[in-house]
Amino acid sequence: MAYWLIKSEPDVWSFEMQMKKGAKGEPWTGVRNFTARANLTKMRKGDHAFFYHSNVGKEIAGIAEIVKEAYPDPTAKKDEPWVVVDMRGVEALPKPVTLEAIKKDPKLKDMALVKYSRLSVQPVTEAEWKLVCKMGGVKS
DNA sequence: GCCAACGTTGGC
DNA sequence: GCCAACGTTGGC
Repeated sequence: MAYWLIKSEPDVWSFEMQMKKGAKGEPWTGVRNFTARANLTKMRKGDHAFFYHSNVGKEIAGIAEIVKEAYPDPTAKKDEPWVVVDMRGVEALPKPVTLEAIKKDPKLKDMALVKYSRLSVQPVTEAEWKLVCKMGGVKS
């Protein structure tokens, strides 16, 4: 299983809204960046992703799961190459992990979230995943 | 609201 | 194919 991190402004699409969509999930639309798109296409059904709230909150709010692999983005214009995956909310972190906390931890300073702060779909290593889960009060 | 970082576009 | 200009993102 691979791990990812996806970013959303909670004013536009929050983790709470994601959870309300239930098990069927919801297309993750609006990615308009080639690096992010490349990551989207690498996602496999069952992979997990951190749901990060950018701008407002600046924290990892929960965990999502890919329920459908990449297919053409229905919100893209004709002939544009963008794709989406379907994502469902799995669980909220009992203790959301803030960007500040991630920056403070030397083991997390290489996270893409810190180094490539503008990338909206990023890979997460297994070590990073486990540590952030621990910090967030998630057991697994 | 500012600004740094960085991706994209377009002129040459 | 380089690079300047421009637009967007996102932290502060």
